[in-house]
Amino acid sequence: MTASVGINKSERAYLEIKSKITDGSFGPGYRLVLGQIANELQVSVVPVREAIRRLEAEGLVTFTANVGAQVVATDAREYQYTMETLSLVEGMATAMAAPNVTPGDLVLARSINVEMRECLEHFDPKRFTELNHEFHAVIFEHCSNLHILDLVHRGWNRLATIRESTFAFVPGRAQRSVEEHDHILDLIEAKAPALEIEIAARSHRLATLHEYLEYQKSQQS
Amino acid sequence: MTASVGINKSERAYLEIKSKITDGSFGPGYRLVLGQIANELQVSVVPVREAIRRLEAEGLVTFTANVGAQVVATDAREYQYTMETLSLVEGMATAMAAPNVTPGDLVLARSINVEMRECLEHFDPKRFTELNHEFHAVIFEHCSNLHILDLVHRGWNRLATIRESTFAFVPGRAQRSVEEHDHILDLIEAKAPALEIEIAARSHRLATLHEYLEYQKSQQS
DNA sequence: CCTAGGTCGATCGTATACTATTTCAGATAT
DNA sequence: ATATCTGAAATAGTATACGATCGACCTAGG
Repeated sequence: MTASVGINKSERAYLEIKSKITDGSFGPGYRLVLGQIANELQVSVVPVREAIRRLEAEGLVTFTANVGAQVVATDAREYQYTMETLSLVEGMATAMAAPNVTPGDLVLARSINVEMRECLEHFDPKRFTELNHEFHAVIFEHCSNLHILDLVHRGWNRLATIRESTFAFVPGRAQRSVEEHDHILDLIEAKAPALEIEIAARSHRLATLHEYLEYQKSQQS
Repeated sequence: MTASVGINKSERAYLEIKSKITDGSFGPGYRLVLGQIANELQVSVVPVREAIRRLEAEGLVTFTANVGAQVVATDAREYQYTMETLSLVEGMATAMAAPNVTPGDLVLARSINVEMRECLEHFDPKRFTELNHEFHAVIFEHCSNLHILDLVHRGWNRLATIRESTFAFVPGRAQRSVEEHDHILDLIEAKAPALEIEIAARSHRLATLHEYLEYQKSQQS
């Protein structure tokens, strides 16, 4: 009853492994061996196994029967799938949330966006990414459909595991991003039609993807 | 190497429990007790536990720490969430699939739709539901984004567990449904813009939901 | 009569031990 | 030289056993 702030060992294992994936300790393709991880975490294999199956369900690792799990390979195609999916669900979540967004939320969102602009000047990409998540969360957390909201969370979750490793910045994208944020807030404030808000939020995310793909292509040639 | 066509016990338990949920043996709210199910399936609790956690990840059961799992309560709200989510992902999947749909697929889809019309005359709702799934699958299976396709499968999956139990037919809906099917096929054949196809497919599903909600309201008063 | 606290049974959570499967190295045959 | 077989090591899969936790009931005190 002292140190064990956590809940149960399965949960702890889950969080532990997940953070090792997101921070890059377990890179793409890394093989997750039950016994090995169990030793590191000082628990038996049973909770570890459960944690890994959970990560599988979330798409962070792939699992093969009688062989084991490995961290999902985050190639460009995976990145594209994830961004497209997130654009879809986040767009809808934003649109569904719009009627429930309070004036206070809008003020908060705008202030976050101001801080993001400051990050651009100081060139603080890590903080920028955090704020970006906060910004969108302020809005989409009001989404009334809990299933869709869950999918949004999973999308961000997955993105966090990918971004750190491979997918860096596209020059100028951040600047345009904050401008699009303001536009989305304007639409919400003006109580624009749901579909218009949805398309705006969707395009906002897809723009990041497309600019990334363009940039990659230009670098290759 | 004889009878055990299945893979491993965990997988068998998963399929077994899932089918019992979908066919109604384990109705909404039914409490899934590890030991009890383990006995029925003649396995130990470990694979059963894993199977249940998997079902939890798919949203078919809810799980509470140290208490256990129970079949998710499929109230009207859940139904609405599921249908809205499916309308979203299926709409996009249909639009993304459209360019990859071959003339042969269109012929097949139209023939399925013809058979659905026949079901209307003979009043064969079970077969109608099957064909409905087939119809949509012929199209959305060509969706190039595997994440979105996976979400579509999960949505249908979930719907299967709900529909059987509570949510019956709305008079006249089936008739309109097959007409909308033809419209969607027309759009695909005419190579309509992706957004147009998406909205059509989305509306098609949402119409089922809205007519259901209307019908419920009218029955109450 | 109502509430606080304690006991007990049911069930979950996890460790340990054993079994099944896969994989790879090395040997043998073609 | 290549292919196939054989066996051992590594690791996943499962069973059993025990400890931990929760919820219901029951008792004591107000």
